[in-house]
Amino acid sequence: MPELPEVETVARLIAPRVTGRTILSAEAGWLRSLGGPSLADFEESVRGATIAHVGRRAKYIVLSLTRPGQPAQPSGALLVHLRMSGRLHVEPRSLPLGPYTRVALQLSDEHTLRFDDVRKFGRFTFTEDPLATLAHLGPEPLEGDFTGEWLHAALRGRQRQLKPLLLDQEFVAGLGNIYVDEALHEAKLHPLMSADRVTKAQAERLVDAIRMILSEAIAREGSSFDTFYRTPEGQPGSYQDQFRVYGRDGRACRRCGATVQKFVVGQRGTHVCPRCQRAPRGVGA
DNA sequence: AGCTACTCCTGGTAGC
DNA sequence: TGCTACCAGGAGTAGC
Repeated sequence: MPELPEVETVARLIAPRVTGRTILSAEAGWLRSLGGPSLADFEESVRGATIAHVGRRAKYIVLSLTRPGQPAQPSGALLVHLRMSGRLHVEPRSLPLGPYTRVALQLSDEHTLRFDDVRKFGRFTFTEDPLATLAHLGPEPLEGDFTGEWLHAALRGRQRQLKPLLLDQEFVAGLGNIYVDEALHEAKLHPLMSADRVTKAQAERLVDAIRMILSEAIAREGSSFDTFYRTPEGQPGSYQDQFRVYGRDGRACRRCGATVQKFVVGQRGTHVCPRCQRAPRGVGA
């Protein structure tokens, strides 16, 4: 599913098509996608609101709402999390909803903002206070405060394995299974190494790798390798062509030629070049 | 604190 | 061909 680059792509492409539109009504094909409230309560929260801005925080697409007549006054936000298989897109109202459309908002310009989600893990929720709802999230890896110095300090004293820590959205926001594997390979760090054994130089390398990989992936509109992730225009991203290790187990490392290996870390498939990424002591593979 | 297992869901595909 | 088992980009919860 979508990680930061994919979510960023969706937010950017959706923005010009929904900003300034007013929400006329809401429908839900799967109530749980709304994250708790009834459809009636959800609709009451959003009906008549105008989508003032579309942004991204971590893997959430944030649609900030205002009320007509008080454009300077925030009126809550829609938080869309695509999880594994969610798609957010805008279609003409005349186009029938699909079998996987979980939430649909009728907009004031004859279009419908649709949330489709095969696996139903995604969420399309309303919050009165987006800052509070998103307050638990860690720093944005593409912002200026995500530095090698910060990372080194944040890792100090933590006994966790590096990969699960990087996947923890409260530690750093936006990374998922693909880009963590890619960044660890680029920085030549093993996913199982203990966080507090990362040196300052390694932390700087890792920050550089994360920022570079995420930026390149955004430039290529994310990664698509099955029918799930598509941009709101229906196009696949192209960053999958650049994968260093993800999904390349059994093939040659692009940097050194050794065979990429796959194993499981924290129930997630994990890809590593055994030559570029030296295993910590006591780890066989 | 940090690890593992389990859960939410469906569809594609590898393997037999 | 057809069936089954397993796998998937996420993340919350519970138990040890």
